[in-house]
Amino acid sequence: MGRSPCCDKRGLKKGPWTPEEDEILVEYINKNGGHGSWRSLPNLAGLLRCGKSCRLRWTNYLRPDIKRGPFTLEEEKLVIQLHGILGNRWAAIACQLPGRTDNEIKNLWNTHLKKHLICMGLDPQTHEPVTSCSTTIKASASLTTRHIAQWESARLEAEARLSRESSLFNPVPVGGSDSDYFLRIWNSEVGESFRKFNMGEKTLCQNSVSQSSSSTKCGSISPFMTEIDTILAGSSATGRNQNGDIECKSFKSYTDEMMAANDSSSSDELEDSSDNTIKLLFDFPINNDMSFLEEDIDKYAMPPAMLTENSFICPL
DNA sequence: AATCCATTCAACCGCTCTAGC
DNA sequence: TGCTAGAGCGGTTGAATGGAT
Repeated sequence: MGRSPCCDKRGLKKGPWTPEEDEILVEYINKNGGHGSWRSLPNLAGLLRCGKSCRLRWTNYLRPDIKRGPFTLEEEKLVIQLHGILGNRWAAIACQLPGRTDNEIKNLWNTHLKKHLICMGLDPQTHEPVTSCSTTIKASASLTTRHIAQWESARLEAEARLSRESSLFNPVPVGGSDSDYFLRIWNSEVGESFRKFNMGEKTLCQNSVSQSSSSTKCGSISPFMTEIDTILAGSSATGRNQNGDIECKSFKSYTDEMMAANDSSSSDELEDSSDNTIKLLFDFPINNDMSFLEEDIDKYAMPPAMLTENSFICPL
């Protein structure tokens, strides 16, 4: 038996929205102080569209806080950095770019940024340099996990360090800029908590992994990195409020949930690979010895210097 | 001027997650 | 505990557009 359709599509209109339909939708939401139930909205508003289509039109186009126009260089850099950490989790990335939608960012990535990374000799999925040994790495799942864990930890620290150093030479104007995004995160309670994890609060994370590993749908990164994603994004789950605005749970509420989960979950729920990954990551010399990164950072990080004022420099 | 091809982006589809019962 | 409906998310599609030939 097939899955039932999300709504009765008979007689419903598809395709591009007309200005009249836009007007009806906006007027309805404004008049009612929110969209309410998307499923019932089309009938109540008098639209021959399914609720899903209305939601998409509102969240991606009609919301008053949508920022139109081309992405700035700073926004593009931020998207690349966040993608390196979050992967294809467009909604989480959109959380960090006010006024930009997940759909817009996804399109930007697929049409522009992915090509730039490929052009620069980087794998757009892993952000790692494409090398001849990549086949060998693929052959070993555990090794891949190990590399990703090392890579992401190192890069996070490096981003923060580079941002900090750059801010010393280039004092940020009042209000800051997007370029010191990682510095702000690193110095915030989010970053502090991340550092705490590495200093020994392992139990919390280890248990949280067993939860997230079953819920993540990304599949391209280790369960632990899903937790890092969550920390960096400041959310354990994203959603939208009545106005369609993206909302993230605070990091505190997230850690509270993890603490609660800590009481109820058992350690044997951890898969071997996850366990090894966590162990590896906590053994990783993040706080003390990052010299390997300073020596050879170009091998690992997407060089910020390659992003010039007006364009990306393609070394090929 | 006509045709072809590549690119962009709005919109749809189908899957997953979650809250409520 | 299991089921269902609703909402959200990411992947994909296809119409529109612009540039090249």
